[in-house]
Amino acid sequence: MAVRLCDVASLLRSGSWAAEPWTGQVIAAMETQLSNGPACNSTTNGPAAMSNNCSSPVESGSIEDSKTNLIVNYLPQNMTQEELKSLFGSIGEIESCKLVRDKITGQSLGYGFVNYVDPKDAEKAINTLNGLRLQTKTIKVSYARPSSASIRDANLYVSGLPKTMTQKELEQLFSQYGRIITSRILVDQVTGVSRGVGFIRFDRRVEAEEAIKGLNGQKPPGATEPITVKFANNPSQKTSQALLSQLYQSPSRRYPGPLAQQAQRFRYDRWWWLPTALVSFSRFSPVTIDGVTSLAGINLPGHAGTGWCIFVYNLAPDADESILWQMFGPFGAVTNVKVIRDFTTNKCKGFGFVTMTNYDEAAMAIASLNGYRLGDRVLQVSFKTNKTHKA
DNA sequence: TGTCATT
Repeated sequence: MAVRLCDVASLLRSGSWAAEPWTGQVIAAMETQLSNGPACNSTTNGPAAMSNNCSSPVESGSIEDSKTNLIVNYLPQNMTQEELKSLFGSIGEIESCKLVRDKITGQSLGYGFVNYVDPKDAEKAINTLNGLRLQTKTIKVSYARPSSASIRDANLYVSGLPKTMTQKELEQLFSQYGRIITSRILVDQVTGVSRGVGFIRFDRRVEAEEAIKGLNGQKPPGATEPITVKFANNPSQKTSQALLSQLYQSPSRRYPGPLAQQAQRFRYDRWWWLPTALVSFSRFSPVTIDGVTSLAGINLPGHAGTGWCIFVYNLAPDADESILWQMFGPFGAVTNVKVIRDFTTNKCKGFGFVTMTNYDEAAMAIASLNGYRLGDRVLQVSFKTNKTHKA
């Protein structure tokens, strides 16, 4: 069984964290988080959108590609495997789940795999969780390619790029040598100007080798200086080296290993992977909206056989299902979400429904999300009643 | 020289 998300929620509501210094930053982040809706469609946002990416097993050319196995990239450093499983388990039943760690240090390498039982859930996970912001990261969710030696060591480091070159132009330059999985141009943290340095990850190592042969020392179209193209360092090697060095030089200050890290965990170590908006909100959670007190438990809970149906009111006209997944998923198993739309305009009529499997998780979601400010609207969240159903 | 992309 996955970590119960209500544990997270209860931590949030315990009040023990409210005075922590990160609270203000989280509040600032919250406005953009959920008011923008899901950060995750295939057409917008997130690293996935920038590349001719591996989102389709069909495109990769093998009919044997798994339609259930996902790779999740850009996970926050301190996210555990159980938390990964818990987050993705809110979409559907998981066959297996693995967070990849450095063999020596035990540190997360920032990515993992989630294998669903049902391919539909894998697809749903991509549609709803790709681009989700967790702490300072924007996670990327895509189909995992079949593991093989040919896809390893296919990442290139590129320097000497014209400062005006965009990521798209970089990809155009390299795409003649193969399928690009990811690309990035590093920018100055302050000015946002390109540092003339970037990365290109190809699908296969042979493609990367060909790109080095073809582009290293060459001038891109319109450029005055040649670029350098070589294989990138493996960041996990660096981590291990730094650790070993530290171990050798100062045993008393060495970095904690996996067991020590576990011991260091304490009561609110799981808040962070909730969407930041949810974290910030609970300390402000109002229970009065438009003069009407609305507390979880006042309404008779609507149990509908398949789960507990929750009524969500005051959604924006452009609200969609993914916002409901993002808000409720962290609290536990969500089996269904629905935004009610006007038949002719297709705009949200201001409300929707969420079905959750477990009562305690549903109750926690309601207690936490009722009164949540989404953009310029304050949501009302309660168990669905018969009266509501009539509307 | 990365938001650590193949268990």
